[in-house]
Amino acid sequence: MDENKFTKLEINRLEKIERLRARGIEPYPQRVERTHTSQQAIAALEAWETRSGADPVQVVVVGRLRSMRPMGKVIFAHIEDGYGRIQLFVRQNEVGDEAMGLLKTEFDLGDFIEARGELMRTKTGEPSVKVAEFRMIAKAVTPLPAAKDEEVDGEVIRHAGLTDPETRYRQRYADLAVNPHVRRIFEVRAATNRALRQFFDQRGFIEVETPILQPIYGGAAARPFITHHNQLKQDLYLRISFELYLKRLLVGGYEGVYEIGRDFRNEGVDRTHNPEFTQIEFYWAYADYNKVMALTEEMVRFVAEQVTGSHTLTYQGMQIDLSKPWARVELVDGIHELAGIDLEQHLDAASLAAAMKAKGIPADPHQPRGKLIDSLVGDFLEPTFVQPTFLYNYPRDISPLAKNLPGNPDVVERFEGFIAGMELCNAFTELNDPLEQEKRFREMGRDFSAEDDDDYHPMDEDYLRAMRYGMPPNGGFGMGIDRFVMLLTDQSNIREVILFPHLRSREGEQTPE
RNA sequence: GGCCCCAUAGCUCAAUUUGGCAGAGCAAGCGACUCUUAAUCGUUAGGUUCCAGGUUCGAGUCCUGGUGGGGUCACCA
Repeated sequence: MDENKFTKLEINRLEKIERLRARGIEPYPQRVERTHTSQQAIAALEAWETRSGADPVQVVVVGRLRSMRPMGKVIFAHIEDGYGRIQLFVRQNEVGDEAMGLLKTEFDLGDFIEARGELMRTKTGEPSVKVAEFRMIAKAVTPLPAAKDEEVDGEVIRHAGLTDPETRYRQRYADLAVNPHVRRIFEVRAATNRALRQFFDQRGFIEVETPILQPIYGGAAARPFITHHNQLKQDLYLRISFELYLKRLLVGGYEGVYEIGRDFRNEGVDRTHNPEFTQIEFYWAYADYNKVMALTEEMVRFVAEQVTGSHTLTYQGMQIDLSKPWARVELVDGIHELAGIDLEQHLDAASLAAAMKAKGIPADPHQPRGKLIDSLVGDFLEPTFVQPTFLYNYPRDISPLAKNLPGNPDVVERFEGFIAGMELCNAFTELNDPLEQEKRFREMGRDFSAEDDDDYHPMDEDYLRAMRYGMPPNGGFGMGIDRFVMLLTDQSNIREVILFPHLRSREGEQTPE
């Protein structure tokens, strides 16, 4: 064994493993026989206490050693399992001199242990297992980074735990092992997915799975990751959205489809963007964006109530009320009011850029009008939408998959939902006219002529073919689940809600990504 | 990618105005203690100060480059 890669603390523990084996004790046994979780044991003790005269309850509990307080011939220890923690009360005259010696010399914080004994309360009233027998079930070689725990009013306070963000993300297993609040975030995340599925299943939507490896990517304006299939000798793209595949399914006859899954975008990484992120998209036949808005209000409130038990939440000090109908702001009005620019007076990019510059707002005149409007939304409107708000009726040129507002060729029936100044979702009345769709694609430069361009998007001929078979009118919706979970857990960094966020690889070190 | 900040023991952090013996708490080793709660007490050990150069009699500290992280801007239908 190459001991150079181990720290002195680890070598010390490796020696304990050798000493245990020398005594015929296997520190990594095959099987354990737990009778009670920590939670069940405490419940069993409480039940026993209501029955006078009954024999004490015998239990076998297992878990990770989280604290040890040796007091000579007695040791108090806490073990932690997936359901909580329970105290072990070990007395030398119960377990014997030899076992007591082993516990003191060969067991460390972080080891997994199995303990058999009867349930009791110590003098201070703490539920405990009076240990008759115990054994190592998995030795920890590397010490856990946390120092010590203090329990105050049932809350476990961790002193000087693991806080360095880089180590926490790279070694999430250690982060989870020592930081219960981190475990809690991912429980909330799981509950969010569960609630979303429940919400849509109850309404007759069918959950589907569509390709992640796609020969043609689309449905969003983002740069893709490229990969390659060796045998087919074919480049493939990791999807940037589910949209075009999900809408094909409406052509196939489903009235409501949804997918929860991963999207991949080859773009900048910051506190609200991870290269892979989780989305929910749904498409709803015979609905329009008004119906989607109503369903969104219902959905967000339902999920929040399921997950947090409340229809209000606090995000970075902001009180958010999800119980009322969301504010509705038409984009033109919002820009007029908050940026002081009347979009109807500036129907081309050059005019709008000039108006922005006149107001001292930096504007690149080469950008399309829609992008200029988008930047106005981001700078002037988005931060003000603290309470849930729908911003609706977007410029057509940045929304090639959305249907026009009747009578207005420049505006589409699209909305974005905002909470706490953060964009949460994006939805529209979906364009279902195949000839109009093809025209829009061509307007976006989606043909094979511009392959060198950053904005190059391949034309998806099969999607157009699907639409030509007849696509019912429908409303569609997409929401980043990571950002939604950030809201529900009051986290300001997306990495806090992704178990293994992407980090740059370190020199000479392989990360499991 | 630009700019700003950070990197010291297993963990959390110190180390005086450009510089003068690299320290503490917890964790670890040894010892005491049969109802503890961050148990307590005594004691011992623990360092490539992220990496590579440079300035200086002398660098954790100052300079240059790099690596990684955090923030911010750009990007982001």
